[in-house]
Amino acid sequence: MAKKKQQEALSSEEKIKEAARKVFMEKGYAATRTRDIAEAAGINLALLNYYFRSKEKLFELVMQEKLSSFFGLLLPVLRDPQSSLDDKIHTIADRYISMLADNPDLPLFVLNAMRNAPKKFAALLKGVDHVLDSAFAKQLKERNPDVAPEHLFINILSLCVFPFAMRPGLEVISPEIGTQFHVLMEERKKLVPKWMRAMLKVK
Amino acid sequence: MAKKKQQEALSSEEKIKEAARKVFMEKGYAATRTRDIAEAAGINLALLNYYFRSKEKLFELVMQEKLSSFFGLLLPVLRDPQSSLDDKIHTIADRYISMLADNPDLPLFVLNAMRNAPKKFAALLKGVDHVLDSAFAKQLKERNPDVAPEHLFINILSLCVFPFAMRPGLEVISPEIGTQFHVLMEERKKLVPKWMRAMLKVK
DNA sequence: AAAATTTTTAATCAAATGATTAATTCCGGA
DNA sequence: TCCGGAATTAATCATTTGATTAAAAATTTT
Repeated sequence: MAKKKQQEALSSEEKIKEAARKVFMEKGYAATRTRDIAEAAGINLALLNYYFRSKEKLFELVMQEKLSSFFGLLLPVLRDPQSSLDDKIHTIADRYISMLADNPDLPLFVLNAMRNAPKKFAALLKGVDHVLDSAFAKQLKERNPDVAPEHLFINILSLCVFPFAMRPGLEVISPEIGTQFHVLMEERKKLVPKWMRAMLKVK
Repeated sequence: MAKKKQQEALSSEEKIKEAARKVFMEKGYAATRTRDIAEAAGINLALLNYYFRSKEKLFELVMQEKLSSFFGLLLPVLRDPQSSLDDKIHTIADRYISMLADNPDLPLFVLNAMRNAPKKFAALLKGVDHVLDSAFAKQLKERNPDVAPEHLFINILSLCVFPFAMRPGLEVISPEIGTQFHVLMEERKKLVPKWMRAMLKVK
């Protein structure tokens, strides 16, 4: 009962992808050796090239996936003309913080990907209408015409994403933050919307 | 008139360091080849090892420099018991945004360094008293006992630093932000302190 | 100027690494 | 059962890359 192939949990192809996700996310493209991935997947090195042609092709696959989960969460919310501004802010904060709590390496991975391959990144986001034309930007502008909506868009991302990117640094600067990190991030689900509302009042 | 050695601008050792700063900052440790550095410095590859022993040693030198400029700007301000909370916030925002405008690759470099070598990073910051014991933390707590000072410390860094880290992404998501980036960052020198004051009122 | 020391270079090495090849194993359909 | 294609592997290649060596050039010291 199930699929036609009742494999031991995962197909080789999927094991490789899974290992690639893990290793690429942890070490980045350049520091990752294809042998690392093969070992983590428990398969022969040649299989990697058999299924994915090259290290670069495999990386692009992973990158596309990760960029999708990062921006896929954001764009639909920004666009939605139905929901209120406060709803959007709340939704973004809540979902991002949850997602990043489960994927702590995602922010740095995405930031590096965007920096190292802006062309590919741009191609991947082809067809996405500019953020400043979004319902979100319009609602921001309406609520506070004195501050460019760009700023508040940057701010909500900063407040949600950056803490995860700098977590390793925070843990050194303040071990207390390290131990409470998860609790702090949970608190931020409610705090970020409050802070955003407060910032929206600033002229 | 000047030094005893009137070299053609820079000594070989300094040319290598300068090139290493540039290449390491642009591509990161793993993606950088020592030959890239030698070429950028206009010197023979063997000279790099002659002066600095190894790629890793040279990288650590650069990393130390960059971490110092990143945190050297922050820690003294946090500690100062004289200045007011508002002064501290204003100073941090102003200085960070100026510095990062001149060193756009610094944030991602520092974030990666902290993630990839937390031990070395910790060793480098040895002797630095924890942020939560700083005058800054105490003043935050005093001004708003309802929100953990950790949050507001995270927030000011997020609002100042993250925009530079995600600039390449912002430029794709919104070309307008790309063209105005510098102007926007200048505006933030005044906006971040206003936003922080507004956030400090949030219970 | 000669000797000694430091700086610089071309050539080379050994290890690492992405990729390929050719052989072997596995598996479903005739 | 045997065939044929797909999956998997061990062995190998070619290139890249960090590092070293030995010699040459430049500089300093005596």
